[in-house]
Amino acid sequence: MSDTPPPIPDAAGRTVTLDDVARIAKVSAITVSRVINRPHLVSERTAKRVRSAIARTGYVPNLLAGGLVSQRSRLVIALVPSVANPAFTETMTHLGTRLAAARYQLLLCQSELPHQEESTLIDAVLSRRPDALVLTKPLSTPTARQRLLARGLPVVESWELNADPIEALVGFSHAAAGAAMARHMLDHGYQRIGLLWSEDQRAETRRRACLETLIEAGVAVGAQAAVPVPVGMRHGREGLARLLEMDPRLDAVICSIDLLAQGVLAEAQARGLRVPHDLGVLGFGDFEFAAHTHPRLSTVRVDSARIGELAADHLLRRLEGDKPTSLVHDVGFELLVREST
Amino acid sequence: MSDTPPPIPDAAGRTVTLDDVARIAKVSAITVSRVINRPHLVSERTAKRVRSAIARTGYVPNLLAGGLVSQRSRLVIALVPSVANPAFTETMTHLGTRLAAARYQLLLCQSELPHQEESTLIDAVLSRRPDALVLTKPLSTPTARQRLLARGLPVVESWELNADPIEALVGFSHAAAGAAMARHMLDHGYQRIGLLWSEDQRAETRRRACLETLIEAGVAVGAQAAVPVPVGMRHGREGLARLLEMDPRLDAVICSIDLLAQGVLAEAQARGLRVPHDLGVLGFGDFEFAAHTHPRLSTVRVDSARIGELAADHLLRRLEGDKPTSLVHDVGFELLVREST
DNA sequence: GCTAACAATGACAGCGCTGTCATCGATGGT
DNA sequence: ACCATCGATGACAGCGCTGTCATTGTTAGC
Repeated sequence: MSDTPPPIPDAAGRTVTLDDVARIAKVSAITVSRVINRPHLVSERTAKRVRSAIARTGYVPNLLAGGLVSQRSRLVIALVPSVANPAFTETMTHLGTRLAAARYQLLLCQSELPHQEESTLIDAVLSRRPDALVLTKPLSTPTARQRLLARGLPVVESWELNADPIEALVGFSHAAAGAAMARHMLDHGYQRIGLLWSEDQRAETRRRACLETLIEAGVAVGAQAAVPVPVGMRHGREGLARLLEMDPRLDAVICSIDLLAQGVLAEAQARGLRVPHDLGVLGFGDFEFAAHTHPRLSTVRVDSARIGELAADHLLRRLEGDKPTSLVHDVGFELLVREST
Repeated sequence: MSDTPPPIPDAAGRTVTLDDVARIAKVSAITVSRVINRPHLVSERTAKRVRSAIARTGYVPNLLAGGLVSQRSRLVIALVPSVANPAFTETMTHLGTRLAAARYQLLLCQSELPHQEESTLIDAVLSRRPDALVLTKPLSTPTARQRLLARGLPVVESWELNADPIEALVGFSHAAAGAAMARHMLDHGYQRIGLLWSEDQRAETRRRACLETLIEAGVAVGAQAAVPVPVGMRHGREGLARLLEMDPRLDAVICSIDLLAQGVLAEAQARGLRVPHDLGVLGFGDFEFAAHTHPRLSTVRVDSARIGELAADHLLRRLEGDKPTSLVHDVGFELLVREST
């Protein structure tokens, strides 16, 4: 029956407000606000008094109230599929660091929780009134896109160069990457190539381009296998087993992601296949481990950090008041030839 | 006055407010609020009208305003060192899912950004007025602890059972884990054990317990090496090289974390050392890959998901109004014997 | 000495929402 | 028929802060 939840327990009475600080510092509330937000407008003498009052009371500003009136929450929300995915780590770190320097706070929202619909998620995110949004993959729901567009919220979509951006795009061409991967294998003279691929949109784009390039060159694609997301090393091992069953004479495997390639490496080793002599292996992503497997993994490197920095730069420009420019920034990629091909 | 056509949503660029919806649905603002937050208080007939008005206008509630007056933001913030760390993935997923079911939103805050001081971070987090906090490691700054205590905010510290919790603790004993790791190696008859350890507080706790147990048993600890955080597979490879330099006759290596163990596996392989015959390897964490390396990695498994669930349960109880009980929940750990020892 | 310009501070309103209490019929027990 | 109860709805105030404009010294310029 008690559907009115009791207010959050308030250990020592009321929480300290701006007015409390003002009273103690013997200034008006607005002056305290200025000390915090625009200190250059306040004399050093007054500011010192105010800061000491803040310290004494342990005052922590209420950004709900501040954001409500100023229409700026100083909050940027980034949607990541899950914290599991190491691909976005660098992006988020650099994004967060750069935003923090401009007094914006980056909070991450996991977008791939079970029972969570995309448009519901977006509404939940928007209800916090963030000043900007960073997406690590494009929105699939039209209504969700609509909402963002309608709100005119600064948005960066990243890790992809899709056709129809909401506003800004920082990423690279997955098709080009897929083709480059194929070309690399062709250059190395592989003849019967297997494709091990994870079932996600972007990987699929790379796969298609890769396959096309291979076929154009007249090289046999001996076998293909798809694995479900989220992918793990396990899928790599199982995947190679499946591929080899389909075509025991495979001389190379191209993987949609390093995690799979790592699994392939392990399975190859378990079967006594020597990489790259018996089997070439190519990954994608250049995760930390890729440079330290045995043999070291050839892969495609994407400048994850740079994506974060460019996203931050764009957002900060927008937040300074610049018009929504339709920036499309291709950070490219780099094929790292190591020991597995 | 009754025949004015419904206003076009948001024609003037103003964002839609509760009042706009109320006007269109011909009810009072508070009724719209109730439809959203306590629908059981509203008749189905009215609710339907209101929901259609919400849909027509694309209204998204402003939680800044709502939170300001109700003193509940329905926001839970979790501090994670960085999204890089896969250890917390499961915890966060389960935590987030459970909180979402109770209409709380989980946002993640990276706590290990450069130039970010702990107490500053805590203040930034608190300024959002979250309803609760989840920490993945204990606060080191006394002032930061103070702030939380003073505010009476529901807090769960996790992944550890430290002596002096702020409120609730969900984790396991790192000392016990370290000792168990040592005992496992002793049981397997290893004689000259190397320790490869990352420089973080918890790993250090495990190392000490591990070392003590080894020494008590009179087993030689041939060599020890520390690696900086954040650790990667690279440190595992380099680490084994260093250990072997110190003591070429090492017959086993205990690692503070699976990532290192994986690197050790690779380096061992590169040097033609057979695992576990020539060298036993033990990891910690049971990351996804651990079960799929070659050979499969023996390690210590922690129920990451359960930590998240227990944390959610505690918070939810607290948010329902329960008194701050000083819960300490030990989720334990499990030594997984696979092929590397 | 007088005005203009500026620096420093304050008063006030109101952001968008919900807690609280009030109101008004409908229902049911006696 | 009468009161108590309950379900459905609304009026109003105010959460804590900042945008805006007003006010008060203070200094520079002539």
